[in-house]
Amino acid sequence: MASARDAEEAAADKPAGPDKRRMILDAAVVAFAKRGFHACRVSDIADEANVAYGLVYHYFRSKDEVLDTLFLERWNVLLEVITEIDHQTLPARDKLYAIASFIVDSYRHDPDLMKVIIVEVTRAANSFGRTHLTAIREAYALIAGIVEKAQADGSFRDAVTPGFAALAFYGAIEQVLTGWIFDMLPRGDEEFDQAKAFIVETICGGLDAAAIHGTIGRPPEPSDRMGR
Amino acid sequence: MASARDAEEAAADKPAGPDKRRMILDAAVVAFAKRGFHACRVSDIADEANVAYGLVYHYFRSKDEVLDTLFLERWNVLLEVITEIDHQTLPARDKLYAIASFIVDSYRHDPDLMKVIIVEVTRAANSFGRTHLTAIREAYALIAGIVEKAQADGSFRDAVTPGFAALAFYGAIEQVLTGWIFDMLPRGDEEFDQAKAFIVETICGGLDAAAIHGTIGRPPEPSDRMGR
Amino acid sequence: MASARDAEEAAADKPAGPDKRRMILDAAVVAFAKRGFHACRVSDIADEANVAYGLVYHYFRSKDEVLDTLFLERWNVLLEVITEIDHQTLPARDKLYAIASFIVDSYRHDPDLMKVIIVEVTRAANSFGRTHLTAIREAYALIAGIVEKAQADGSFRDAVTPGFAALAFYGAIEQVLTGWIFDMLPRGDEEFDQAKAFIVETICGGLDAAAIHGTIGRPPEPSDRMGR
Amino acid sequence: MASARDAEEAAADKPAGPDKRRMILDAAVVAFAKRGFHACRVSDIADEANVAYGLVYHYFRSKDEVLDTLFLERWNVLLEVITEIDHQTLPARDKLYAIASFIVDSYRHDPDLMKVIIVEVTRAANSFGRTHLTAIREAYALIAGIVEKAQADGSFRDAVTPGFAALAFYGAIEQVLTGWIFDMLPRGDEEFDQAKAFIVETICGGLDAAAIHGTIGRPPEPSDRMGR
DNA sequence: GATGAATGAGATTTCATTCAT
DNA sequence: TATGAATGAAATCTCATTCAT
Repeated sequence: MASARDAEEAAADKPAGPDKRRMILDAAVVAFAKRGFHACRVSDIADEANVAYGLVYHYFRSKDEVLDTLFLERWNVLLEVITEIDHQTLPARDKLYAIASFIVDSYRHDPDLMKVIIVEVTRAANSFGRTHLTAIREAYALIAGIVEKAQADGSFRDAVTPGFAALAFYGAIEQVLTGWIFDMLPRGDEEFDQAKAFIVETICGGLDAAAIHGTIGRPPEPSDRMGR
Repeated sequence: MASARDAEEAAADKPAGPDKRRMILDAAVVAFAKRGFHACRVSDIADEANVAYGLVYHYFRSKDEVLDTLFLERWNVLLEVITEIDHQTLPARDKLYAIASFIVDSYRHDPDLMKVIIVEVTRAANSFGRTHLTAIREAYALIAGIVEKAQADGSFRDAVTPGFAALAFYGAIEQVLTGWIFDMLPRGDEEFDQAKAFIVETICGGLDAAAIHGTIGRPPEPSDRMGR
Repeated sequence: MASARDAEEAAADKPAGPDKRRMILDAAVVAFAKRGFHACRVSDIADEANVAYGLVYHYFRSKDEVLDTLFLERWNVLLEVITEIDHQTLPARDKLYAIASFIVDSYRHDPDLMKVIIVEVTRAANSFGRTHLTAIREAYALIAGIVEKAQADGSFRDAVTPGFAALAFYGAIEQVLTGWIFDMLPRGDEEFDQAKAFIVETICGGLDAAAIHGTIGRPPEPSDRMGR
Repeated sequence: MASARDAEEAAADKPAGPDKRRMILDAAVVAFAKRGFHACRVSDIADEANVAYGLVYHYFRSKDEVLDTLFLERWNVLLEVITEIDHQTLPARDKLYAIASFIVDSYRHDPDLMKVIIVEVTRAANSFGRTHLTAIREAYALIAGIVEKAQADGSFRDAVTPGFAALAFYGAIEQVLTGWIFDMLPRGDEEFDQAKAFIVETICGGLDAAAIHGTIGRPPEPSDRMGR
């Protein structure tokens, strides 16, 4: 959140002088976003931050730790926000909207940061995400909780399990962000707001025009599968 | 598809002896799935294939080309299948089901292959995916086409654009596969079939219990966003 | 031993072409002797061997392994020789002489190699020697065995334990080699042969002129000790 | 020596407050003994001394200088002690005993300090010892002087040169200390005292049981040498 | 004196790729 | 086609030393 830093500084009673650690972290966002975590050398971070090479290692044990720090710092904010949203008395749909809105606005506010989080951690479960699978799962669980309660109070159908609903919801958001990140989708204030609405509309409203939700049809097996 | 290989061989009029190129490709799937593309050395592929180090470079220009080949080979099958499905006369919902089914079954049939395609290419848009963005986009476009026609004939509501619908649909599938790949979701024949149904149900049926689809509510802005 | 390599090659039935592994090993001796193990970069070895940087790592897992290999290769020869000597029917004194002679001649034959073994391993028990303490101890044990048998048959006095005798004997040899290595002692064929004799004479004959070995006198405690 | 410090302080007319320089020096002994000079970072010294990082550089020009200071401080004590011992009217054998005793007791009193001196300087002639070769040689020379005079007055045989005798004597001591330092020899008051006696007994008494010291026999050349 | 953040040169190691056979 | 030795560029991380306060 925007005030996290001020709080830290107030607590430490430090003057608002240049916080090199912060500078490195911020520079890392830019550097990682520009070249990708793997292709980004530690010297790129240092250059971007205008500090000496070694200072990165003064504050962080490794290049990995920089990304770890970056990710956790922000992901925890997300978890807190989702929790907060969940605690409000709102229709489940509005809660989901609020979450989508928060994430989309986060991207609008700092695309580089979100790019790094999504591309280098969340979607890179094989390398980095693995370390943070627990943290990522927590987000799913919180969303699933919202769905579950909505199903319990009857405002959501229980055609799918809460876990699946959460997966689908988060998957849609991530896909949309990915679309922006890689220039597959047009960006802009209008697009951002529309996206929030569309995501929720798709997941909650469904695509079907039929007002009455029928049972799940099972069409004939299609031709084979991808594997050899 | 299962017959792809036979076709190839017939075309080349080769005896069914050990096709080293094929062995390398298959070994690469295993090796990439096991260690991830980056951590996987060319020697790992050669070892897994039981061929000499240098032979990999006889058949492929680079390590990248191995993955490229692997991906395109299979992704094209997907594109063909989606096209085929689209050409059938089926309700849009059934078409989506068929697509989800095909992808899920592909995972069931060869989890390593799908892991590599999803984790190392599709979700790694920053490194590898970039090269294949066009191919990936094609799949979206095909799905969007299905939605578009359904909206035109009135079977799908037009609350969201076809592009968004496609993104959400594919995002849900990918997220579910990711769940299996990283042991966040239980696997099994039952789970696979349930997943197909749930994905379609979520995207088409929507979560809302309300039969009449209302307008999109816009809840009060939530607290800030993730960025600093 | 001189014929070790020929044997290897004969066994492998290889032509006497340039054995790069061997070249690296030999170059390492020169490089380590010149700059010391720590100050010597892997590139120094490669340069000295006239091979590419990476080839060192093709044959050895690490710079350490190069020294390990070097040391063990030769130390095992020493152990074998001591064993052989011990098996001969010779007076103990002659056995010790043979050992001293072997070591001194080894230095005469390849001063660089012995410098590396002594300076970088044997006398560097804190870093490298630690790994090879067992091997080093084996040499002590063999020497102690010679002394022990001599004490048993009455040819050696048992004023000191065999272990101590071995330590003193080996310590004297090492010190002499160190003297040559660091230019504290004149080198030359005469000096080498004299050294062999002196070492044995000192350890076996003792410095005392008194023919009758008395008991150990205990003089008054001297002033304190070095520590603070 | 124990009184060295008091003398220093008296000279500087300082209060007995915590002498940071001294603390650093003492901490360095512990740190060097624990990790070895090379592996020991300057920060390890500072941590051990509970002083700030930079203070080490306030008192010493470099990490090397810390070890230099440490070594010279103590080695000079040794040289003085040997000189003192030499000036006493004692049989040469007793003088050697006194020297061995002093060194062994120094180890008993402060094993860490002696470990550093022996392992990091005296036995590390390639790196550190080189700087202190002169100082080390001085000790040899003093011992050699004792032997020489003993040979002149007839109490020592002149079968070996005084230089050699000194080398053998010091080599034996160093080897024994090394044995203790690396747990190859049992430690304990009894062992320490026995060691003193044994060292002198070996070097002065010799191992041979034969009372009459014969000429140096020259056994047949043993098999080759270690080098390739 | 005292502090510890800041600097940056340097070394090991990895591994994709090439090439001679 | 097949082999695997040979090449060398690159990147991380360490840590002695400096310096501003």
